[in-house]
Amino acid sequence: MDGSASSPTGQSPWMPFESRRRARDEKREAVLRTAVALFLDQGYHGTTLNHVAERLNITKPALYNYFRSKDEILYECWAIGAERVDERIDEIAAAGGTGLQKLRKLIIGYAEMMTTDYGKSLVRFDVRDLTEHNRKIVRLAKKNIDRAFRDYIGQGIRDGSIRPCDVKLSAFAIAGALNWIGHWYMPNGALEAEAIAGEFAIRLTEGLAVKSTRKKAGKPPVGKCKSRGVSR
Amino acid sequence: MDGSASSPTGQSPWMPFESRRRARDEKREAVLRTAVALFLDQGYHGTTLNHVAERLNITKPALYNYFRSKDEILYECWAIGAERVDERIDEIAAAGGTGLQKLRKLIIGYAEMMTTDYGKSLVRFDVRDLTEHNRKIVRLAKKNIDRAFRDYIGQGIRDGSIRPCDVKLSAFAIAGALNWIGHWYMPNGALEAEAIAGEFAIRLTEGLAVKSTRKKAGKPPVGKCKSRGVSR
DNA sequence: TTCGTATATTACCCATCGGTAATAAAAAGT
DNA sequence: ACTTTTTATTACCGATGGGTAATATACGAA
Repeated sequence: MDGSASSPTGQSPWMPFESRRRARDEKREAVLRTAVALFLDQGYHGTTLNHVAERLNITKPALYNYFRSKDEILYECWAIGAERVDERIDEIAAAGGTGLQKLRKLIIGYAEMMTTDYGKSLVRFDVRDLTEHNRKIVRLAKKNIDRAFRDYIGQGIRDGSIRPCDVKLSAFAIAGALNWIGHWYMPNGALEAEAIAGEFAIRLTEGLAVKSTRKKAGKPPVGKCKSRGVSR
Repeated sequence: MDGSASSPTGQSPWMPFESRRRARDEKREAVLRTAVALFLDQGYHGTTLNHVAERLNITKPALYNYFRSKDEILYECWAIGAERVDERIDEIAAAGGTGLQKLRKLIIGYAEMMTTDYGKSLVRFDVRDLTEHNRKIVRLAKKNIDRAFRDYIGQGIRDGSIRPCDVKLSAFAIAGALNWIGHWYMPNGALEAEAIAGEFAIRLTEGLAVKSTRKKAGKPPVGKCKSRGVSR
């Protein structure tokens, strides 16, 4: 709230040796932001708690004021991503529409998530690094996400907006293509997050949709979205 | 060759306390088979060399007769998978055909690889666990695989078998869907490897192909391949 | 000031695990 | 039989890194 440290992006609330009075939650979040970035960059096992602490201008034991263990930090990073995905699914479910419309919204929302750190953590962190308890929660949440894809595809088949196909495999294929974004996407790269999401929504569904959204006029169909200056 | 130990799958050539006279290469391979299975099952960092040795009825230092380090074992597992993929790519390139035909062959071959241990290692192992030297080799090989996808798509667009699209993103989408198989496929599960490969070849290209391979006759198009008894 | 609480630091513990040294026991060569 | 080479074993080292104990410092309240 105060402007003592006005650095651009996700900075440490602990200033080198002065006013370190921030709300507890802000600090917790700062730990998670730093941790998730390092985990993604160096890998979970390649990141020590000293690294995390150092980047925050504190020492390792200070982290234990906010988290009980390293794997708890990992889990909470993961949980934030899951929570955000769930929110999007809820919004989509509430908005209504055909199965295909919902599926496209889910593809766009999920693809955009995959370009964020917390989104990436959903697919790049290894569940085996979690405690048995947290692992169960993670698996359950993943199952729910998978079910959303299957539900929308199944619904689309029933309402006629999606052509009959193997629901399970189609959901796997789409989710796989999207999850993989979390492995290759780099911010400030050639591709914009929204452009990717839009293109994927078209590309992944045109094989499923009964009729293309594009008018079957003159030239062959091409994705509609905004700036798409790739390939030639 | 001899039948002293005729166990079904990838067994240890080191028998508990008796005739341990096998060729060196066979033992090397046995180490890799065991290692890759354990790495996939428990994770690289969750697997100790003692685990690997124990399962082979030997002790840890014996492994160092065949490999210089743990990460060398990881790398060699990876290299076997890469080699097999490259072979398939070479076969496909040699066989000729339209871009779409080549792409479908690549999808099928790559999908089948993703259902094997060495194939999974291509996408589930973390390159950061390798030495700088090996990491470069891995990255280069991955680039080559990606290039094959892009080449076939680009070629298909040029020869008219694939509709114009963003080559880069389409390749990412297809490769992502396929790579993800390495994360969810379980042998002896409900899905057969060949069935998955065939379905993916259809599902991932029907959005790209100018005209469906299926005759647009009576009932809606459904994958052609062999036994495909999933969904209803 | 003084107490209580929250938060940070320094110093340390210790289990794990990759890797090595010294050596024993087979296999292979002569 | 004998030496040599290969391959295995037992015993150990040493770095790494998660986690803890004891303690110091800052903050809010009275």
